[in-house]
Formats: sequence, C-alpha cells, structure tokens
Amino acid sequence: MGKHLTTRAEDYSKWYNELVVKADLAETSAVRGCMVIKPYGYAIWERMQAILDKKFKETGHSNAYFPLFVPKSLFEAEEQNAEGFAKECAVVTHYRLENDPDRAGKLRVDPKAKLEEELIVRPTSEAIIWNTYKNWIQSYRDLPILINQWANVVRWEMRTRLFLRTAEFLWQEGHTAHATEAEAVAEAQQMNQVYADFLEQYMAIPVIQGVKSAAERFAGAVDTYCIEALMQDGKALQAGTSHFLGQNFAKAFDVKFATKEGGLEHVWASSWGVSTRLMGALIMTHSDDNGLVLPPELAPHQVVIVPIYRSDEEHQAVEAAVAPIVEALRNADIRVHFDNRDTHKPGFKFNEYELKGVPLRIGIGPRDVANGTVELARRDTLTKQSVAQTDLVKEVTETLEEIQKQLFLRAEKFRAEHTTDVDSFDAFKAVLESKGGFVAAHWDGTEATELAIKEQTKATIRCIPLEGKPEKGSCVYSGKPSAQRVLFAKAY
RNA sequence: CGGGGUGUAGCGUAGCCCGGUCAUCGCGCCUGCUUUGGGAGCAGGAGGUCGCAGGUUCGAAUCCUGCCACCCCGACCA
Repeated sequence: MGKHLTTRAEDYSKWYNELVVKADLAETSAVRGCMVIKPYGYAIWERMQAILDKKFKETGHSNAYFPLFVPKSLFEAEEQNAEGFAKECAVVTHYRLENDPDRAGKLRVDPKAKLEEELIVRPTSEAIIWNTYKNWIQSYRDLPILINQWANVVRWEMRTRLFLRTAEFLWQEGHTAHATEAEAVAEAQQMNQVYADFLEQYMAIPVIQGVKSAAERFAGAVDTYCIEALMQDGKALQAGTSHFLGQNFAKAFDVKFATKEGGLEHVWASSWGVSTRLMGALIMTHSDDNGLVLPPELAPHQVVIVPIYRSDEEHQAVEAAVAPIVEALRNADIRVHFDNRDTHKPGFKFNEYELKGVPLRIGIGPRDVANGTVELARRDTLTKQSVAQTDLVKEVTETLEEIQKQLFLRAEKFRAEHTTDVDSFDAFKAVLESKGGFVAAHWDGTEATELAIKEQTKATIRCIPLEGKPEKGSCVYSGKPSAQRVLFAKAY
C-alpha cells in the first residue's frame, strides 16, 4: 500500500478522486457537478492543447470561436442530434434579475424578463456552427471549411466525476464542411488517426481505433470513429471521437453549394473532439499508489531539482552548482524546475513531486558538489542513481525518452493481458467478472443483442476495431453468423 | 429521477442510540528553538453559525419536522 494513497485496493473510484485532489490537479467546485482545474492540472491541459493545436494546424485547420448560447429553434433543427442531447441541456430562460420585494438585499428572477425564445447552453456546437456555415458556403470554391474551436460545453449529467464527467468541461471541437462524401469521410478518419497518434506518442496511452455501433454512435452522425483506451481497473474509456456526419446537418440547416458542374448539392460534414476527459485517461493509465506518473512529453516540469543543504554556506555552494545545470538542461529544451524554497525540507519535496508525477528528480547536496555528481531519480520505476554532472544532459535526455517509451510499453502490456477472445456467453461473463478489460467476441450486428448483453453484463460494444481481421464466427449471444470480432467492455 | 448514506475548524474525524463541563483527536496553519540526502522533533498558539430553518425542552451537535448540499448504487453520458 502506498504512502500517499491508501484506498486503491478497496475502491478504485475513491483512489482516483483522492489522487486528483492530492496531486493538486483539480477540486470539486461550489457549482453543482463542475470542477475547478487548479494551476498544475491546467498546465498539463495546456501541454495537451499546444500539441493538439499544432497537429490541427499541420492538417490545414484554423481556430475560430462560436457562441455559447444556441437558440432552441436552431438546436432542434437536426432532430437526431437534438434528441440525443435533450435530456442534459442547461437552458437560459431569463435575462435579468431584480430586487426581491419579499427578501431585503436578495435578488430574484425578473418575471418580466422572460426570453422570447430559450437559449440552450451548448452541449456541442454543431447546430450553432452549421447555422453559421449556411452563410459562408455558396460555391464549391468556399469548400472545404476546416475549423476547430477550443471551448467549454455543458452537459447536465446525473452523476459527475472529476475530469471524467463534469457538468461543464473544456474541449476542442472540429467542424468541417466538404464538397464530397469521400473527402468528409477521409477527414473524419484522418482526425481519428491524429487523436490516436497523440494519445500513443505523447500521452503514452495505447488505443484501439474503431467504429461505434449504432447504439453508441454520436447523435446525428452517420459513422462515429473512436479511440478506446483501457484503464488500470479494467474499464474502458472513450478517449476521443470523430464523426462522419453525412449530409444530416447540411440538410437540417439547408447548406447547399454550387458544384463545378453547375448543380446544387448539400455539403458533407465531419466533427471531432477530445476533452479534459483525457486528463482522466492520463491519471488512470499511468498512476500508482505513490501518485501521478506523467509521461515526459506532457509533464509541465520534466525535471525538478531539489537542493540539499544544512548551513547557508552549503546552500550557496549547492546553488552555485545548480545554476549551470539548469542552464545546460534548458539549452537542451528540457523543462526544468529548480525548487529552491527554503520553507520545505528535501524529504517533503521528494514526496510532493512524486505525488505530482514529475518524471525525473535531481537531488544535489554538499556530497554531490564535492564529487561533481547529482542524484537522479526516476518517477516511473522509483529508482535512483548517481550521475556525473558532465554527463547529466545526455543522461536526462535519454532517460526522459526511456520513460516515455516504457510507460507506453507498460500500458500496452497491461492492455494485452486484459484483452480476451471469448466464444461463449458464459466465458464472456466469466472474463468480465474475473479480470475485466476488453472482451473480443463475435456479435450478430443487431442492436437487440447489444442491449441484451448490456443489460446482463453492463458491458457495451466499445468499438468495431478498424484493424480487426475478418474472421467468420457466430454471435456470442445469439449464435447468428458474424464476420468479425468486436470489443466489449465495461466503460466509464 | 428512484434506492441507500453523510453533513462537526482548511482537510479527515470522535461524540448522536441514552439531551446536561463535549465541542474530541489527527493532519494542516502560526511562533520559538533544534533540524534538513525520503513527508522532522519538542514547546507554545490561533482557528468552530456542530449544513440551514423551525419545533420539543429548564437545557439540543444529540430528539422531531421541513429544506439544502454532497457521496455511493442505478438509469443517462465524452
């Protein structure tokens, strides 16, 4: 049992919450179901934003911003989409408060200030954006439109959880318009690939790319591509989605364009998004009972330097030794933090940065100053070694790469050990009961079967893997023929 | 929205059943001295509308009623 977190064995959910709070990432807000993202947590989110934003730009996208409020009439235009989100919308009905005649010093909603038409706080922005695109698109020359928005959205969920499901969350949502179906499909697939690369290369989280079944598909989409990750408690997490929207929104908002050939056609669309839920994925994939474990690519500080000293003289000697080390590391583009606070002891700092998941820690004291060494400690393996100061930049650079690689391999190994092929419903249930994880099973392709399985096991189809090899079999539930295995799991 | 539970200092808690020096303890915080290579020690100190509003009573953290908030389990969901 770890010294920081003591509840994991009994209750993963409690462990997760405790970790989020103790690692100084976020806390519960006074506002129902919302969260306060604290500076350290936000710094990690900013790393994610910076990397993703660069990838979006590289694939030809631009950022823009659209309104928070969606008039109800626009919201309901695309019926599938509206229906899918109807039960979790925050609605603005009034625009003014007034002094309460019955309670001095208090306010009440001014009944005279009722809005003619209610405003929906966006749960997603397709409606408001497509209503805007209508005015932007007339000709094939206006296409494609490749836009991304960084924004907050609100979904009034029944039950909330820090990072994984909060009433308000931060995300990016891309909304694109194309002249052809093939182009829109390619865009949706491309962005799903961008997400997969981001998770695997930067977050060190292995993902399965796939397509959602009809029951799990985004409301209003023709196809939903997704990336699915496996958490340490054996539950799956949908980490990102990319939708091919067909012409659904173009038809709902009457967005047509003049083709090269002189015709008039509805445009084809995609939308795609990842959210602060990725923070949850990060925490639940790599962390241990000593706290967070950050992959170096995402860590706000890749290296923290903790000075050790007794007297002022020693302190000065250590500081003098640290200065060139900091400079050399910074010159090598390593994000380094020198924690020179004299208000906390070294032991305290060691534990603090372990809890916060900083990949590498350098300890330097009088002994090191004398020997020209430092102590280098790895967060992922909790091992320490003495390194000559002259070799430090090289050693740190290599070790950071090594940690990044090992975190991914470890997660991948875990996933492999928790992915099981099953061929009978008994085995299906037994695997879910005993070790959880992904269960690869044949499915007859019907929603009825999917729902029946969900009811009996709480497992849902996470995706139909894109790289699944065709394999004839019979449905694990109904026995009817199936052409490919799909992945089931209990999910967040 | 159904079922269960909990609200006591910044955090975590004891006390509630049986009303009366009970507001307990730990962490954290402040001051001083000693410490500093893995969450320091000792001494002293500050900090509380016992979730809110009523009610019962000579007396309520404790009993009753209503409300509010949060947590867990369902349904819903990224």
